[in-house]
Amino acid sequence: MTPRYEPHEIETKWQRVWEDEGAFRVPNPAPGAPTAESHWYQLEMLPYPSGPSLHMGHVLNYTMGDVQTHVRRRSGWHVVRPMGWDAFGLPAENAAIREGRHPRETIERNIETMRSQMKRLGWAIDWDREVSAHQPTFYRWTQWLFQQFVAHDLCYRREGPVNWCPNDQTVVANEYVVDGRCERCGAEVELRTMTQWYMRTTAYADELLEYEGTEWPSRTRAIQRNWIGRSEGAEILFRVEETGGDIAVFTTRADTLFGATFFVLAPEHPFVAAHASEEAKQYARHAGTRPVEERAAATKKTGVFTGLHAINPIDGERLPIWVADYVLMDYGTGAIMAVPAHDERDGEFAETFTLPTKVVIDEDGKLVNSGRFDELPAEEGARAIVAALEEEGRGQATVNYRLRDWSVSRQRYWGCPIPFIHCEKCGVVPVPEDQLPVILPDIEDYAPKGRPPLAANEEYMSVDCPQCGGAARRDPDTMDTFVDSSWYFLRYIDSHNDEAPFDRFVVDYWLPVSQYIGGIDHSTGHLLYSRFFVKAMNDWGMVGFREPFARVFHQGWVTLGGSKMSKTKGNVAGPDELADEYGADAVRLYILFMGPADQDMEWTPDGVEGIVRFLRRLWRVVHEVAGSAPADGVREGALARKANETIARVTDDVLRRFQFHTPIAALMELVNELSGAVGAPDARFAAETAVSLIQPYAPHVAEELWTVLGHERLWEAPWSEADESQLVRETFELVVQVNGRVRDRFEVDAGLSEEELVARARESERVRAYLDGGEPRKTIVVPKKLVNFVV
RNA sequence: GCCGAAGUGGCGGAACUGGUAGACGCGCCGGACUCAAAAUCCGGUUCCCUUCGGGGAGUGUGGGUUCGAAUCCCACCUUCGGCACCA
Repeated sequence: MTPRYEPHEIETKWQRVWEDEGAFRVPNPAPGAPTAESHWYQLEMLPYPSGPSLHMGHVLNYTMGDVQTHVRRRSGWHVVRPMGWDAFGLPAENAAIREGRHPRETIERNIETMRSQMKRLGWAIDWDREVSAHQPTFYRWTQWLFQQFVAHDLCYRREGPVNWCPNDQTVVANEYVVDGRCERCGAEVELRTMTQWYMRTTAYADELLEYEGTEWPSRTRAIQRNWIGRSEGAEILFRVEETGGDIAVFTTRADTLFGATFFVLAPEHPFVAAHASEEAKQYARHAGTRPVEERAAATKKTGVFTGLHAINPIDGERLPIWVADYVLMDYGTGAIMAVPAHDERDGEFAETFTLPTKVVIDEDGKLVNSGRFDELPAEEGARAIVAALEEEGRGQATVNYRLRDWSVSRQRYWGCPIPFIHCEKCGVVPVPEDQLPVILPDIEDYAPKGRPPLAANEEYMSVDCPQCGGAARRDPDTMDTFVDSSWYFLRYIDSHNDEAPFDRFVVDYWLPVSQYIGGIDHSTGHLLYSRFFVKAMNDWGMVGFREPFARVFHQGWVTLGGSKMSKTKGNVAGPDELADEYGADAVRLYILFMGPADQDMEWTPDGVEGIVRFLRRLWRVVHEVAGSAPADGVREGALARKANETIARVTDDVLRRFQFHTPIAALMELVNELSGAVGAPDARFAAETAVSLIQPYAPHVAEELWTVLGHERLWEAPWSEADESQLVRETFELVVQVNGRVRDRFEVDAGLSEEELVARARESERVRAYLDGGEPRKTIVVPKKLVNFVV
């Protein structure tokens, strides 16, 4: 008599066993010990505990990682699979403010909940390695690293224009401003000038375009490439006739230098305030304060003549210098040579202000009206012109980037304190290492108010200068939470180390991360920052690799009502209800069965019935097999072949193709076939195979059924291997085509030669009707598949 | 404008290197079991025509390559994503 399938009972039971056994605890190799060759670091982006619980997007993400983890472990890989919490940051802080509680309380409660949800879903996580960004044991090293970046001149303070979010009351990084709006809250950002800490990401601009030894999706690389915006060109010096000084321009079109008919400065260009006419200065002051968005949206070009002239270094032409807001100060040099004939914007400007136009490239792409450079193809011409300028010290080939340094100061409370002290005498001084971490104080009033909340806390702010001992002030800002997430994956590897952020030996053993799973929305932020961190650390000798993530996979969004689940929109569906009703195994299978994991999917629990039916059928069939099928383990026959085929498909899909929904379909086929032949001699083998292969997806029911079949400890049983000899078929279905159209199909012996296949094909009544008694012009034979007659 | 991804039944999707289009599941239809229902099981389900043997069309559109194209090539359409007065 088959007992009922009671998911909750068996799930609780096996979760306890795994916990007691420490089944998913994975120790590091001892220093100096010989290390396993095939190791695997499975990582999914760590969750923000800003919401009260996990949503189906998390479930998709972590279940994928879990399947990968189980299959690799059982295939003999040494697999580490940690978990932690991105606990600092705005969303967490804002959630706490909404609830009227201290962020720490809210966060720690949310972590509690999420951790228990994760355990309930049975994910094979090594909880011994758990870290959270808000724990002093973690942020001590975030601060230490921050100081290292400063020491290596990769982090610095300067005054500059920043994106200020008036709603969140803090600076926002360029990477997280979308269409002029704060990515977090949607408020329009303002430009402000402030003194801030910056990470010098631009120092690695070129190398960030390479992906040495990695397999990244082409779209992610494209997004980063666009963001970095590398463009090759030349810097050319123009002398100003009236002042005798030089102004540099950046151009990617040096070939059009002879076509320059005027010259334009950005309103913020220092030369304008220094030398331009009053009218031009007035325009510049006004134009410079217009919001960037408005400047970009303007339909008509505006500008004012400065009264000055620039001399074209190639031909001595005298060009009027204008100031106009279509030239941007923060790209290139903030000055351009205007070539109205070959640049759309310059053309528009010339038309608006009736300035001359000079064509210097003909229809064949060759230079004209360019003196001794005439006839040269454009590219060659550009090189020749730059070379000529270089000889005279008036120009040189350069590369320009759109990428800006990453601003990391935040005027908010809930983040990692910046470990620097401002002393009037000594300047900016690092907090001595033995005084780290600088503890984030518990304060009453942490609400955002335009100045950092910590600034009002005298006890925190007032400090002795570590150098001169005089009265000094702490830095009141906290770090962007993306500083935390730029290195958390290194800390997982050595999370209890209290002498260093991590030990190089173990980090070099596990990293780069073998497979990183997360949303594509972090392409220009987190993923770029992490690469920057690792490259820097490699340069300092802290790690032995230059890329953090060997392979990246982006899961699709799980949407509800057409948009990505989010707390602010209120369209969140979590796993709890479904797990209550059907169990964790059903939830895990269902989210992966919904479709290709890298495509967006609209959440609906409607199809879960199919998965539940499948699990019940598996349950029943395995019990029937255990009771009736011969126990001698025959591995030949139709069922055995199907089982072997399924092993091959599931393994290939998970390990090579990183595809998770098709293995479930393959397993359904196997179970469907098995359910019609539970008494067959090879039924036991097929049942064992099905249970073994379903284990990464549905570990609880698999473990239970494994004991029903008389075995133990499936989680550590070797992964099934397909018996190649059983994959060979004795017969196959021969497809016969005439002119590429299927006319007949029938079973034939797999051993038949090509000639025999053709002969059999020609015997077919249906085929003969189409051959019309004549000889085919041509006959194509595809072994093991088909015969095609061309008539 | 530049860069990237994608278009297949009522729905989610499968078909990996060109070789039987629609696996698997949902939904729907019919049947068995049942007093009834649930659960379970069996069968059907791309569209059109059919004398029920089968025939024709069909993977966004139009061309092309090929014995053979969802798959390769060209052009276009649509949707989504990134960059963008970036010189």
